[in-house]
Amino acid sequence: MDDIDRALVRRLQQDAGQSYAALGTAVGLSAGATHERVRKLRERGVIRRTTVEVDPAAVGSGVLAYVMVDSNAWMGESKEAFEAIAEIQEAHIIAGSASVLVKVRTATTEQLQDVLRRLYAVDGVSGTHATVVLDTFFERPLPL
Amino acid sequence: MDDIDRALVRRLQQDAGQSYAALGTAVGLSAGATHERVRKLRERGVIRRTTVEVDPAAVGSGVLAYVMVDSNAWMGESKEAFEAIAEIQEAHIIAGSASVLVKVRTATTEQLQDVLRRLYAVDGVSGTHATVVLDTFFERPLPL
DNA sequence: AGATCGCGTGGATGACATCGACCGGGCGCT
DNA sequence: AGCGCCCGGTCGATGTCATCCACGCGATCT
Repeated sequence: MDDIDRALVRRLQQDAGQSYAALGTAVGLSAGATHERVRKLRERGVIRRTTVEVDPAAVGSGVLAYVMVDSNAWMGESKEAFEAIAEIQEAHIIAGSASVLVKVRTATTEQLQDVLRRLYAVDGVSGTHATVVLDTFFERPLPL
Repeated sequence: MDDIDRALVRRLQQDAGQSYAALGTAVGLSAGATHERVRKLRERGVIRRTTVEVDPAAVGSGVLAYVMVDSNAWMGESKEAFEAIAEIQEAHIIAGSASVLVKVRTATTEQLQDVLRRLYAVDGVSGTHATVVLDTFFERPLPL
């Protein structure tokens, strides 16, 4: 993981569709060597996958909210229960009073309410506190 | 934006590297037609860009925290101030008592503390409340 | 009915990923 | 120090793929 690897990852984050030749020129390597480096980055798990970034509003998920989930039991084994709710984009165990923090995207606030209802139905959940996002300044890739 | 478009986006989210031929076979189209559909999805902004998903821990951002930022002024014009802090991955205006919610990734908790210090230095910021993530259940693409 | 347009197919072509042969410099071993 | 090994690079060949074009079909509007 040297400077060249970091430069490659940074450029791939911006555009994963460019040719290995272009990528190689940018970092001062041949296409073959570039290909080999990127292959190893994938192999090591530094690059998890190549994907497309989608506009949430364009696919019917214009409402974004973060929900603090309070519980009266250990939630460490409840991964599947949260995964089963399709509208949940992220779920994290957190330090502090609530025990789980989830990121939810829905089309409408009515659907958000329905997600909260389903969250209450999860074993051990004793309460929720939803924070609705009014405007997103930015969402950007990891710094390197 | 019909069922085929949704299927294309879903498959591209999982693997943006596959060939248009494979993609086309999966949805029942020729490579040419598939290419044209994806081109239009990009043009319309449904697909914002193609990128790689990176393991945060592998690039020195093993600590994740969400920070509620309280303020005593209107924060709607402070986008640049938050953008200037590289460790901030997302920044949102929120409804509720705090006025901005940011997602922060750092290598260590010391660096997290430094980010909080820099947040205090932003005009109008009157307080912060950081929630440290202990374990991430999952982070996944948008549902379709 | 006829013209038009959006959306598809199939084939040609040039670019690109991918692989293999080869090379050189750093490093440990004797 | 000299030797050999291995990692990581260049270069060139080859098959696959993206990309473009000519054309066909059906729905819509006049």
